[in-house]
Amino acid sequence: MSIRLRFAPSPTGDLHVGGARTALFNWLYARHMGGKFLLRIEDTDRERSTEAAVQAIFDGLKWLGLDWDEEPLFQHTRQEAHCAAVARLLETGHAYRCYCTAEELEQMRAEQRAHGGKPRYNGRCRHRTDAPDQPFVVRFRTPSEGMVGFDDLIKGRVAVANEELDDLVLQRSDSTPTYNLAVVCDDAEMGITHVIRGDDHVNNTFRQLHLYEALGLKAPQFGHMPLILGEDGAKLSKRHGATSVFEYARLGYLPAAMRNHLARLGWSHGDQEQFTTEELVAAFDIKDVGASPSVFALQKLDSLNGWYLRNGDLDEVTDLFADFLQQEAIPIEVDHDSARLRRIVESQRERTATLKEMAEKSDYFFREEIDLDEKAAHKHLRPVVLAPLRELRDTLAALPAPLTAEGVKPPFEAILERHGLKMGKLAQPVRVALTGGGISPGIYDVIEIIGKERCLTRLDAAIAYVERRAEHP
RNA sequence: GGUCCCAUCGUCUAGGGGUUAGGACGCCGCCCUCUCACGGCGGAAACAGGGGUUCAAUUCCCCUUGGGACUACCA
Repeated sequence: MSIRLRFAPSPTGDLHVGGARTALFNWLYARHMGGKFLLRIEDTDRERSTEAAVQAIFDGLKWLGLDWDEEPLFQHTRQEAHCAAVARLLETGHAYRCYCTAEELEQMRAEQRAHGGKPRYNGRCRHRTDAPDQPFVVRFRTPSEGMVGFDDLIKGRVAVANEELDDLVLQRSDSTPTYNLAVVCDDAEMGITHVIRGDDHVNNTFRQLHLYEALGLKAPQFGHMPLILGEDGAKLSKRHGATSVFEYARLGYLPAAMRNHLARLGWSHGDQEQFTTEELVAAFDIKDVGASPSVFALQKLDSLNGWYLRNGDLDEVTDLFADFLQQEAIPIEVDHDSARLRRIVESQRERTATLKEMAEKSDYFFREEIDLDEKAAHKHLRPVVLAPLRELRDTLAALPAPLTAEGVKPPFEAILERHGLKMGKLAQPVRVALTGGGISPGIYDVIEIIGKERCLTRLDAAIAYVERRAEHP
């Protein structure tokens, strides 16, 4: 029988990095084993769940390249089944009605805390036989003795004494089901065989194991992944900066890089650092997932992203860059010349880590006008380069458009030779003239990409600048 | 506080009773070079501490310490 895994987020916000990794590991394991990867939207809390968040989760998964099988199950549509399960537990004595009010519970916990004990429900309504006409919740009658345990796919044997667990609420006073009950019913209904989720769920697993037992259902296998930590060592959260996968998309990270980085958090395969999706699927095994938490390091993501930028298919990266420019509404001239964009990407991807950086550093390719960086201009646009600059200007003017890197190289070198200049002596001034600053791709590429007309305009401006300097030193 | 989990360079990690403890990111140096990068070469950098077990522990066990998670009528 093929295995069935699921990702079950609650739709209360964007897909965050932690959830993305959980989804990725489930997806990888399912694909590796030739099983199914399902989606379930845990929206039993109707107050906090939103339609937009559901869409955001779908979009986030798609962005990461994680596809799912079958129709996503919306948990709120299963309420009837959940209630039936509660009724069954009530009948079999595995559950009971609790009439304690929120105030009473709060007081109960306050007292326990005051006595140094752990705040938990004390089972006050466990044995009551009356049925007052008051609101009630249904609680699970947790075994008071013995242990619950399981062999975790990642951690190994994990167990706890039953007395540490209190009687959890299965059904709220408005008769809606709570998380643990719904999860058990739905995982069973969906035929889930392996539950891979975050470490923060181990406590729930103990409770859920009891529910499986009481309901007479077969429990799946569990694997709890260590959490992702922020750079300060605490569980990754909003206060660590970007946590939503969309934020990373907006920062110019590629899905492939994010996928790779997330996969390498807690999982490894020998010394291999970069993986194609196919390699990831082939190599991934839940047995190789480590048990210790890991820090989400942006620097590593950056280097990985740079790698994918450089080594990805040029056309694909160009498309990604075009989408990025459009989404971020980078003020570029409306330019549908994809060949030119392709050249920009080709020359910039060797020197940038993100699409965002690529966009920022390509400013002078997109703008009509450029500003000369004061310091760079002062350093490189000096009277000594006036002659070669003028010569280059006239040489380019005489060349047929469009200018190409290859075509520009010989005359450029000829000018160098005539003036007895080293490459750097002219390249830097030209670079400043054309880009405004001292940093850019190779100068021939820059000339080609900027194009003849603009090169002439910018060269003229630079020449004028030098002339002014020569007149007023 | 209680319960559960975790512990190899700063970070992600490989390894595993006997190794010069390996790789990657970052950092430093050199090379390449028209700038910045890329690339290449080299370097600094780790088995938390204490007890056992053993001929031999970084590796197995225990304790300590440190870190994290959970402790809702949220999921």
